[in-house]
Amino acid sequence: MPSATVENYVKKILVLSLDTSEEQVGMGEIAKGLEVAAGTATSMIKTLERERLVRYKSRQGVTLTAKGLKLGMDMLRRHRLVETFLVESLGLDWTEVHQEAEELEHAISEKVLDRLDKFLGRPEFDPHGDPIPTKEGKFAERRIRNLLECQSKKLRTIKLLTDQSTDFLNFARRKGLVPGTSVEVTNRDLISDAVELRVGNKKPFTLGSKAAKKILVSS
Amino acid sequence: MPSATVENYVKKILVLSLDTSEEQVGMGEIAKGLEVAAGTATSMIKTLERERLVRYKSRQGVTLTAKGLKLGMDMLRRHRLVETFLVESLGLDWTEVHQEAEELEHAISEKVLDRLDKFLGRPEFDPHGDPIPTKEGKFAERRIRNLLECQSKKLRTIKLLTDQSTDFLNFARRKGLVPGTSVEVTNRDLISDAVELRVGNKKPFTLGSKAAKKILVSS
DNA sequence: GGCAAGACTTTGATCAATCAAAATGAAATC
DNA sequence: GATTTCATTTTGATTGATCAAAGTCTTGCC
Ligand SMILES: [Mn+2]
Ligand SMILES: [Mn+2]
Ligand SMILES: [Mn+2]
Ligand SMILES: [Mn+2]
Repeated sequence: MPSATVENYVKKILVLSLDTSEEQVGMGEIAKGLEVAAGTATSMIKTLERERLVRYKSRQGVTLTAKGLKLGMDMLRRHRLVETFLVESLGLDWTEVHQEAEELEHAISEKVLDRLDKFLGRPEFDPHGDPIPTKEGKFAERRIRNLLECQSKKLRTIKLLTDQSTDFLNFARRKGLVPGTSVEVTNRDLISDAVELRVGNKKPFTLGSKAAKKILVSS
Repeated sequence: MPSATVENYVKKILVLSLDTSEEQVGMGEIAKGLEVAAGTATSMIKTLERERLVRYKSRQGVTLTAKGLKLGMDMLRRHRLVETFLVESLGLDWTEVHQEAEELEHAISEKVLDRLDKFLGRPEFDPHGDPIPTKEGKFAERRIRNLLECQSKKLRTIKLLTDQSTDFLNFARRKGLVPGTSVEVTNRDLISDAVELRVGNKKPFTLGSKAAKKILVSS
């Protein structure tokens, strides 16, 4: 029964708090993330508070309640399962499914979602490498680090790209940096602000620290 | 860019005009069909007129323009393809997919719809036996008649149930009267207002004319 | 022809979501 | 401590969709 708008706000608050690993999410981030005017976010947050989905301290920020967290996780599950379906079953490109899922996530019933989950073989990760919460609202946390933090020269598997803009995803694909691929950090030079890495058997290339930080791998 | 509401109105006008085979659709039917107050329908129809989706003669009725017909056919395509997917791929029951499709039809992009169509093997009929319009907005018309009109004692195939309420669909299933099944009219007695029919090899049973009229078969 | 009934339209209001612009508060700078 | 700046909140307005209730046609009936 929450509106699509309410669902979008709660999901955004959840991903912002996961991304920044901070409890409180600022009004500015929310407004920016959802591309609405600042005042719109403030007024909507008050609505969420009335629904007991968030706690709100004026001029400080917003945190999800247990109820809000549950809804947020459910939305993440919807969104990521839908993305997985679009890529795995319908063959859409992983760079373009986000927008589609942004709409479909609100239109899909619990029942259809469960069937879809089963149909897809209960996947644990979406096409971008993000974990898909279970029906109970939990996801298995992984020991994961970004390419800049990798010390030893072992093979690692790309798990997640934190910048999911179409431009970055296309760049990543050109370089072969897609989730599931093995990479090795062949050189790491903090002074030059870059890492050198090899994807598969291809010749190594260098990535700036900004980009390297966006690519998460499992050890 | 039409809102879900606009899409629902246009679709309803189209199915009403197909069902009653009349050009003009009355305001009352629309309001009733969409479960809104009469005044709501009137005001919404004026919006559709402004968008050039319908022609509207006050106190007479509404007809779709070419633009409206195109949108209506597109919605029918969306709705019926989604229903087909839910039954064929996810294994939902054909008695329960209508509500699901009612939401999903508004959330699915042209691109995803095309992929879905391909994925399903370009089906021509939905689980209820209704024809699925092509991308070009046409459907193959069939020579089809209801069970009450059947004269000769030949085998016929059930194509469509015009009453798609859950109750009627459940009744139909109990009797084996599902699209694709063969039936034979074993006796027809207009005075007793009933037809006797046999489904497969089971013992014949009698159906009142009201119910018989709701079951369409191909000759 | 006149009138009652039913269908339809108009009116006035509400609710959710939004914006622009004005007001306010808190933090950082002087 | 006073001031400036920037984030946030408040205010006032708009838009789409809806309802209830009041007003107006049209039609068929006497
Ligand atoms: Mn969304
Ligand atoms: Mn994703
Ligand atoms: Mn619908
Ligand atoms: Mn159907």
